[in-house]
Amino acid sequence: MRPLEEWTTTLSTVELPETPPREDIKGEELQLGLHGQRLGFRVRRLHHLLSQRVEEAFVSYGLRPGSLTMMVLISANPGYSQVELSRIGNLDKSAIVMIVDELEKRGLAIRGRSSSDRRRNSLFLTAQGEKLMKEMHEIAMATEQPLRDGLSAEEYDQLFELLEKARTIVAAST
Amino acid sequence: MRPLEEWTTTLSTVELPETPPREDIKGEELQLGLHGQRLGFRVRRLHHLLSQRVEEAFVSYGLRPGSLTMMVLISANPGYSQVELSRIGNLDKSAIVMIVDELEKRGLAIRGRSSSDRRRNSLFLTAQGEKLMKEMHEIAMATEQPLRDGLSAEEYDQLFELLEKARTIVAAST
DNA sequence: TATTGTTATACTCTATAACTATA
DNA sequence: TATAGTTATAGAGTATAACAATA
Repeated sequence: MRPLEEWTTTLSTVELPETPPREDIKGEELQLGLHGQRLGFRVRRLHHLLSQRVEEAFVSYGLRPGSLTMMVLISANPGYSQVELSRIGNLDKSAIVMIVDELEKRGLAIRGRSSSDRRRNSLFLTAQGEKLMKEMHEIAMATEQPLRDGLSAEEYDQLFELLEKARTIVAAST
Repeated sequence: MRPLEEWTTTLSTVELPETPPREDIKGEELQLGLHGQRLGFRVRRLHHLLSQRVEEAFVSYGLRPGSLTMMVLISANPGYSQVELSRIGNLDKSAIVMIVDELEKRGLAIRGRSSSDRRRNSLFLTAQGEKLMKEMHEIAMATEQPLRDGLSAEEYDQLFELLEKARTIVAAST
């Protein structure tokens, strides 16, 4: 409802672009402009929304966001070292230290020291860790349920595969 | 090449899961485990990769990551207030202050004060801002070129539309 | 000399609350 | 009383470098 009006600025004279009356803008109300061409912008918005939902769902567990990520990777790759797991998880090896500290303190994971290479830790989940991982994974999957309901099975599978294909392509480009 | 071996832990006895020899694991080498079911995980990985590429491409400009985002939004919605623009940009109104400070300091944007409601700023890009925005947008688009080359036109359009559809669905779900 | 894990540091991003000036 | 912008602050996430133990 804001009418076209005058603006004062720090500069003495300014050319004032036309500002469309707010009621003319439908849908998203505000325009995306050049962002409309950016695939990365759309990925970013979806990621922001999804990670927000998961974070909310996990708040009662008091675990950092990366904790489930690490538990899943440890469970799927038992005995691997922290450095090896850091490669796949988009995480730095120093970040993993804190996460594993936390998991170990809660009895969810175990740091084993290799007898043949005593620099290396090797990570395992405890039975309790496996249980909590499955529980939190179900909760995370539940936050994605609207997508499985709202997209057709074909669309869902397509999105799933295209995301992976896109990642592979970008990763392969220098 | 790491053989199966013994581990010492802080616990006296530990059941040691089977660790597959490393050469048995192809492709990504490490297993995703339950993450393989998570659409959110794939979105996260793609987002991480793409934002990394854009950040690298922008490093010489010395502008924060949100600066191009704000310039595009200001350009597409001239005269709108900071609060209004914050709604669409996944940004807090306090975060916008710093970004606009920076843009104004560089002569890229102008804060106009509304004469009818003197609480409100209204934002415009300068000619220089418009020029830099277009330049940086081209660079950002160039980081996505591998996707336009590697995916078919159909796949690219599908991914584009499915990302938006997915966001709408998640946003609509409470 | 290189690697694993650790610690410390710093820098960004984000979220929050409090404050001001205006309405 | 509510809103727009600002400021300050604290928290999480990330990146870096340095270090000790080990290879």
